Parts: sequence; structure tokens; C-alpha cells
Amino acid sequence: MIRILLADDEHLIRGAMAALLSLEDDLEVVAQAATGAEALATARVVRPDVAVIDLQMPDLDGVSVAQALASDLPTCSTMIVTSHGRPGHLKRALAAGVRGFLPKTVSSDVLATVVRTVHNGGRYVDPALAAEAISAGDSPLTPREADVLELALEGAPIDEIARRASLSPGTVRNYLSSAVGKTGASNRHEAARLARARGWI
Amino acid sequence: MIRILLADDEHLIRGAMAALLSLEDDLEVVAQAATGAEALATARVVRPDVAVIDLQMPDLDGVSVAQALASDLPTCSTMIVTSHGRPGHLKRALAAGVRGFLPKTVSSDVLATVVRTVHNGGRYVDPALAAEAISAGDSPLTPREADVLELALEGAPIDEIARRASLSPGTVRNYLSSAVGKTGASNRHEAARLARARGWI
DNA sequence: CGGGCGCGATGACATCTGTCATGGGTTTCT
DNA sequence: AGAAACCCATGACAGATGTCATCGCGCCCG
Repeated sequence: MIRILLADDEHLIRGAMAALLSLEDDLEVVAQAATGAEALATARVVRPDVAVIDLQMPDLDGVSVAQALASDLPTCSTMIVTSHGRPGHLKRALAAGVRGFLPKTVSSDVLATVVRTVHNGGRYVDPALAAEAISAGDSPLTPREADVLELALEGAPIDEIARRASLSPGTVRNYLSSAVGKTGASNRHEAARLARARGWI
Repeated sequence: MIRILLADDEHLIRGAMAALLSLEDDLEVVAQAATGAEALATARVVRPDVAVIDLQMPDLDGVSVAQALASDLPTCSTMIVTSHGRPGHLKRALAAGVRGFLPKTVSSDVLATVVRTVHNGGRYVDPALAAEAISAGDSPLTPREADVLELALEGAPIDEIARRASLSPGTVRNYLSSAVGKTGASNRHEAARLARARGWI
């Protein structure tokens, strides 16, 4: 019997997924959580075999949870399900030791199959997402450029970005200018949008 | 027996919701759809009592489906479930004749209860969403301002917005300036973000 | 060791944006 | 009829932004 921890902030979906997984004879949902922190705390107590975690949750990112889980419970395999599959998320997730990565558009039997796969030490990444991630390519942005661009996401003026990044406004403009060039955008706002769409930030 | 049509692009969730609803003795999921168009076509054939529709789907907006359904099948009550509840969506949905509006964070028994409620001619809106919608207030933007601001969402430069809106660049700047003032933002990009967050566009 | 790269900064310049005043046209309400 | 709101446009001005050249510093790699 594979013991599963389920984490998703949407009760409806979590409950529904639990119901579906419980239909399988060899699967058992032993715990559920609605937030990342809750998932982490619960996992430490129940020590599940597999953790099925939603990517976007109110507090902790699914990837962060996976990372913590990987060091805390090495015997527990983590897989991520998500509604909006961005290439960058996939890359980060894989780096965090995630064994499975699925969009929520998959059918329930695929989900069950993948649970078994990762429990057996295998890996599984949705083919469509994998293709997207490959085609998106590596980020050409330097770490600092990515930082600054991320701060630009909300549309703040340069002076505020500079304050938040503890940089001179001129430096911020240089980084942004470089990022605009690399993304092919016509201004930093579009650049920030594109970079996020490509999973670079 | 209440006959239900279920529309959601995420197979996993749709299947799971179907499983949950079928657990209820008086509810029966008679059809499922993965897109808005599919939902509409299916509904015309099976004529369900209640349509449970996801707000965001690949092709047709959930609200558009609801609107079409309201005129096509007056006997069918429509309710919307959504992951991201923006106040503006609620308002539009209500205007389209939607009888129930729920976030996906609700529990399954609430979902079943609401299905029965709307089938009996009642209405139900999630209290948290309702409160949010009320506090967000009416949009202070004029229709044209909203148009232009929407085109600004993607970060395009003013000249492109002007072309896409068939306006003079100067006029675009005037509208945007007005919108920036009304939203309390410091530039059009932030204004666009805020307006979307408040459901004004 | 030298070169390449990233980090942080400055200054100069052209352009883009935001703001304001102004005007004329339409529709709607009083 | 008059006021008020919206639509569309123009012109002017200041400040924000994008771009480029240039500098010094530290790091790593061949």
C-alpha cells in the first residue's frame, strides 16, 4: 500500500483527488494539507511514501515544499501537479528533486500510474510540458538581471526598484536595458511579462 | 434526480468533481466537457438541469457560456466555479444570469448543496467573494479608458496601443493618464495591473 | 598571467511617458 | 436650453526611461 500526502489549497480539488486516488486498491491518502507549511508539518509526522503537491499555494511554493521534503524525508518521493505549467517551474522543480511533474489536465489513471512510478524510484514529466521547457531554452539572464526584472513585474517605477534592490537607479536601468535586449521586448514591463512566461523569473 | 453538466478543462479536476457529485443520491453527472464550445454543444443535446462551469477555459469564457446557456436553455441553471475569484468576474457572471458562484476552495458538500439550491431557483454566491466584490466597488473607469488600459496590459508602447485602438497617441496618453489617476498607480503598467486585480478590466 | 564575465556605478543623450490646458463634437439628464 | 459626462484630438513641458560609452572591482578559467 502506497501512503500518500495530498497538498492543494483548493478543498474541492483536493477532496476530489483524494476520492479518485482512494479508488485504487494499492493507494491510500493518509494526509491532506491546504498550505505549504501545513504540508511540511504533516509530512514530518505521517511520513508518507509519496507527496502530491500543488505548485501554487497561499504561503509556500510547491517547489520550496519539495526542496524541504527532499532533505527532511529522503524516503518520500515528491510529485507536483499544477494548473499553469510554466517551463521555468519545471526546471526549478526538477532541481529541487521532484520526481513527477504533471498538469492538472491529465486523467486520473495517469495520476495513479505516475504515483506508482515515482514510488518505484522512477521519474515522470508530462511530455507536453517537457517539450515546452526544452523549446523555451535556458535563461540568458544573469542572476542579477533576473532579480531586477522580477521587481519590475508589478510595474513599479525605477526608483522604487532601485531602493528595493539596494542599487543605484542607473544600475537598475542598465540591467533592465540588457534584459529588454535579451527578451526582445520594447520596454521593461513587456520584458518582465515575457521572462515570466518563459519561466526565466 | 438532478441532471448535471460539468465543464472544466482540467481532466483531473473534472473527473474528480464528477466522482464527488455522483456520490450524492439525488445528483447525476450526465455530461462532461473540456472547452466552452463543447459545453455549449453538449448542453443543447442533453439539456441538463444544472450546468457547473469553470470560469477559465481554453476557448470560451465561462461567463460567455453562461450567457449563451441562459438564452438557449432557460430551464437550465448555471453555476460557476473558479480558482481565481476576481470581483469583476462575479459581477459579469451575475449579469449573465449565473445562479451560483463558487471558488474551488469550497468543500464538496457545499458544492452539492449549492447545486440543489440553484436547481430550486435559489442563488448562492460565496460570502468571501461577495465581500470582496462589494469592497472593490464599481469601476470608476469610462468604457474607453477600460479598453485602452486593457491594451496596455501586455506592456505595449503607447504607439502600438494607439494603433490597436485606432486612436491618436495623444488621446491614448490622456486616457491612460486619467486611468492612472483613478487607480492611484504611478504609471500605466501598474494601473493596468491594479485594474485587473480589482476586476475593472 | 591575461581575458572574459558578471557586478555596480556614472554621465550624456534621445526618446517615451505622464500631466495639464484647451477645444470641439456627441449624448444624456434635468 | 443648459449642464454634465464622455469621446477624440492637439500642443507644450517636465520628468522618467532606454541606450550607449566608460570606468573600477572581483572572480574564474585557460
